[in-house]
Amino acid sequence: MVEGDELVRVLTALASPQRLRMLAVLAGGRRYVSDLARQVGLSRPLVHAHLSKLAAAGLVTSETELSEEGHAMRYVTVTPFSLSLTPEVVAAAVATLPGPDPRDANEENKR
Amino acid sequence: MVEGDELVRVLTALASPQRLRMLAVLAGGRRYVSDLARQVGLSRPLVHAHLSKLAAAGLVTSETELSEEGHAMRYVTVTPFSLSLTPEVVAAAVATLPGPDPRDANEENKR
DNA sequence: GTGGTGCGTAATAATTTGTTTACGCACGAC
DNA sequence: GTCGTGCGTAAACAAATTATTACGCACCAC
Repeated sequence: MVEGDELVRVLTALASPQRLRMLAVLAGGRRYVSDLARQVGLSRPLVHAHLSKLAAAGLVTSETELSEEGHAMRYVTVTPFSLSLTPEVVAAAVATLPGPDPRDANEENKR
Repeated sequence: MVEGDELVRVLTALASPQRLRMLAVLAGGRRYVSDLARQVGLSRPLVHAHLSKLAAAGLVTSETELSEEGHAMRYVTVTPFSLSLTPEVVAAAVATLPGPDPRDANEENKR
């Protein structure tokens, strides 16, 4: 079972066409940041910001390597994930969310 | 297979703790709008706005009924959904997204 | 009439997210 | 030295989302 805050993080990370595009590119194999930026047509700082969200959600990882030319290249890799969502899963995850508890309503409104 | 824009709509709708809470409440059975608002502790217009997003994503439906007291009651029901997400599913959905196509990078960057 | 319940919508404000520009570092090739 | 490649970050700005307040409609009970 997934924790509520983790679920929110993952869903939020995925709820962006730009980030989905980035994941799609990376699903075909790891890329270094500048290449990824060129691929998806975004500026480097923007890719940086998006990657930060994907990483925080655990959807990508990155490692820095030295290229033959002496460049510090930051390679980004998709972390394999499998997320199954149903209303029941949502309800269970929400139960672990910090914050306001649902208020008990009387049962007579339930039909 | 899910269409890209539909996926974005669903993920965006779910990427909100408030809306997840609403879904969790509704997963336990349908509620009318004011009751739902009280349950999640939000103002009615706000619930309205959130419901609009959930409905646009096909995650809830609503119907208006007349109560015994003559009130027009708007009942909201969760639409059963099952969403399975993996990097491959994302990539396939992204391929159907309108907008900038991924640019072909030469293969030499791929290691 | 007042007060309670329900409903939808508009306008406005506040907050969050997204994006660009700019700065500066590194290395190697010329 | 300049120019090309790579990198991270900050600041400023724009856009989008979220939330509140207000308005007005309906019905019923008293």
